[in-house]
Amino acid sequence: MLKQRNADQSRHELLEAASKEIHQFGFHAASISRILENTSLTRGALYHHFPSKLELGYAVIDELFGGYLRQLWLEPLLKIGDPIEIIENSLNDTYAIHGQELISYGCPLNNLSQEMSAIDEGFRERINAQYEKWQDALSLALQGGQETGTVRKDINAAEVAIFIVASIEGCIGLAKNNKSQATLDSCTRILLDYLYGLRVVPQAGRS
Amino acid sequence: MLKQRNADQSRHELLEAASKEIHQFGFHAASISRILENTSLTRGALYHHFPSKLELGYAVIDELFGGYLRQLWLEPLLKIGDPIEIIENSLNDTYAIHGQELISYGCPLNNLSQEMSAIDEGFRERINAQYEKWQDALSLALQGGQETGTVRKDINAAEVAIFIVASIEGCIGLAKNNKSQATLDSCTRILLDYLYGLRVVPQAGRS
DNA sequence: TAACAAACATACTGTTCGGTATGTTAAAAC
DNA sequence: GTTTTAACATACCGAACAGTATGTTTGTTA
Repeated sequence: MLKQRNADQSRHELLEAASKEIHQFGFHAASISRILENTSLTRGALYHHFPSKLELGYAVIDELFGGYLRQLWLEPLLKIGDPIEIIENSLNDTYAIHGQELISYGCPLNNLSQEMSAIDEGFRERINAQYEKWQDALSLALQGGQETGTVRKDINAAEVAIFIVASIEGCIGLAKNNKSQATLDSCTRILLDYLYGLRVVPQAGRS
Repeated sequence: MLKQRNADQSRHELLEAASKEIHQFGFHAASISRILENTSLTRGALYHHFPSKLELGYAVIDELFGGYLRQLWLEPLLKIGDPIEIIENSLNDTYAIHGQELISYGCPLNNLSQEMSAIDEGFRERINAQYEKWQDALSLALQGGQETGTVRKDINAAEVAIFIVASIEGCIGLAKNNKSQATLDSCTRILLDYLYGLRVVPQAGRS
């Protein structure tokens, strides 16, 4: 009676604990024993649900990190509206929800990317898949803005999308390394200035 | 006769091997044994020159990574001239000299930052010191450009400097994760567009 | 309700790793 | 030229770690 079993819930509990551990310590420094300490489960359960630490890490990327991305960026970017405004809102939402974690531990995706993508092809492919979803969503939204007339038509949406992702990750990375909200704010302010510059300039003297 | 001793050279040989190992595998995955295999020296030598793996990593940042930064960015930025042009040249030089390594293994500073700065204060401080040198040099150069009239005066040089560093690191990070020269080129192209936008706009109709 | 399989728990193993203890050799100091 | 010390070399150690073998319990199915 004390212990009822639920495989899905157990799996999710393991994933959540692994996600936090990996986000805080990175993949190599993440300890299976410590993950289990933050869980009501044991070693047997973990290796019942995941064949290895590597596969556990893969699942964290696909299911959890991918979920954050979808909720905070992909879905908003699918809505109709000014893409620049949507991006600004997603940035604000991201910082509002995860700001403190981002400054303390960085972006989970970027952390793993820099640590793992050069030494494990599985990590690289999965992280890259998330980045490409992000870039594609941004690119499509910007193209939409170009068609509806809110975004300048002389920019390459796909390349700008890459740059936006790069800048966001760069800003968060610097802020983490400086443990500084001010760094994040400054960097984001300039990024927003850049984004505003992507808008169509109002035609002076016409109307 | 076969083996003559030179402490400085031995130390440098260890640092170089450690630098490559850490750049490729990250700090945690870097193996002392493997470092020594790429050296004519042995375990005793390494622990004679460095008290621990941690201190070895610190020295790599301070002496080697810091040296790359000084040579490629700090010194050029001290010269007189259009700062935007200097930045563009430094970017080109960086890619020309280290392009393939950057795409394969990423930026050594950013790699370590994302992997280590959240879990080791010593790493964070040393990496941050390098970033601040970089940002300060950019900021000062931009301010110089503002005074000599090549850079817009309505921008905050310090904040733009942060953004530039963030964008560069972001571009390299994405390129590494995508194993793609094209990604690096696209991202850099947009960054350059942004930099060109920092120049004073020529006064139309006057002269 | 018996049989079976999924969902765990527990105890253990093999390996890798950073670090150390100790021995040895070359170079400098006197 | 003897002494001393810096500069290594070699062999080894304890700990931490991912992973496994095996046992046990719960739920399901026939």
